[in-house]
Amino acid sequence: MQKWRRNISLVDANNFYCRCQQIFRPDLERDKKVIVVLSNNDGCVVARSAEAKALGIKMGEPWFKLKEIASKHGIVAFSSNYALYADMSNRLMSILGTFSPIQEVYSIDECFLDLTGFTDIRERAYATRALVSKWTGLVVCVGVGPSKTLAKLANHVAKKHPKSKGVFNFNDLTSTQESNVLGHLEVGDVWGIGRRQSVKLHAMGIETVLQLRDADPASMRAKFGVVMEKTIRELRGEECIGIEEVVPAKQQIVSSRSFGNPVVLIEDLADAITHFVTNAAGKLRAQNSIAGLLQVFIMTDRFREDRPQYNPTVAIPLPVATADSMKIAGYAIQGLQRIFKDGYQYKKAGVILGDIGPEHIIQTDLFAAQEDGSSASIMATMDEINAKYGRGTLKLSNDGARNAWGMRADNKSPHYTTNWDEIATCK
DNA sequence: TCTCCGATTAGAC
DNA sequence: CTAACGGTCTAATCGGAGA
Repeated sequence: MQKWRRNISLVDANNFYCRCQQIFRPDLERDKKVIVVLSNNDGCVVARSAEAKALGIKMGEPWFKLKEIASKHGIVAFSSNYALYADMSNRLMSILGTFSPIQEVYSIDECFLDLTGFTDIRERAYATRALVSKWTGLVVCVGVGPSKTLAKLANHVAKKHPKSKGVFNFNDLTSTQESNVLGHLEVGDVWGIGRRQSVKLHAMGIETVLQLRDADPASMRAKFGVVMEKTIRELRGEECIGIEEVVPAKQQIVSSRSFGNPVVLIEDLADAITHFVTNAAGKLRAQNSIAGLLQVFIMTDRFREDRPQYNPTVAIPLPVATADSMKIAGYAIQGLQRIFKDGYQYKKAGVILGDIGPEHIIQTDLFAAQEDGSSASIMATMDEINAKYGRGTLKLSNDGARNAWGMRADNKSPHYTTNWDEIATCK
């Protein structure tokens, strides 16, 4: 009897951020311009067009180091425009969701689709590509295999080899063909094998994915931990990592940012911290949770070794778990006052909400006086108004008022798809 | 010695 | 023009403190 093989597919958009920019600037595509998208503060390269990759521009390269090559090759650099990418992502995901009843959105530009039970895998994969391209202009590649790890790897093959025409399926191969393919892939190409593990694996003579697949899971587990064992089993076609259709509630929510310019005043830090709290608590409310722990941190510039460094953190247990921006902001400012020291140039700050649980279980403080000044309804109203009229329409008075710490974004594109006023700028 | 906890590490995008 | 190196998140693991 034939063993039941699952058909897990991983659909991933090519050069997603760059493509989002390119779609609204056909002139750039026509002129074959080299495009890169920069991280917050225009810090480093986080996405590259095919032309940029061909030029040898590396992922994560600091932008200032590329300025010379950039002007030589007429590179077009965009500041990141997350509103645009998130909107394009939503369109992409809803299209992809029509191809399978089981979808896990894994990141902004990729998702797993369980195609087990369908008999026309190839046709579905090509139809997916065609429809996405027609309706959004995005280009996706499809990888299929019996496990998520092999689906990811298949996607890697599909992207790398033009011969595959954007679709690669391990389940279409004989075992000899499969071994042949795996023998030509680097261990570092495997999902879950990063730089460190690659070095360790190479040291023991394991260089190809085939060698890793055929290594002994038990002894590999002893040397590398459980994750490695799962990876090896998945490479053998055993499903160890399940598809997660519902996004689990976050256990920790971080909001932090590097500043466009160094900040020295506590007032400006307080302003930034209030902004971060608003952001983090908003996410907390969006998943119907409350937090019991708040951490506040401020940092100097770690790349400036000539300047004094100071990176304090303070953890503040909240007496009553809450999702109330105003209450949390109050504690956060107290925390800031505790750790702040004059005479440093701060380059980054942030808040972390932890000890997160569902909002209906509220562990109240036995010894605190019963205060009923809950501003929960104010928060709900604020969230509603901000959802309707745009983020930041209503905010806490301190939040962003001084704007001494704002991010640099010199090359931001219009919000083509999310702001009526900016649609006309589409060429 | 065991367990719990926070801190650190490694990986992903 | 200066100067300039991201932000979030999870799971596993480590190491110290207390039971």
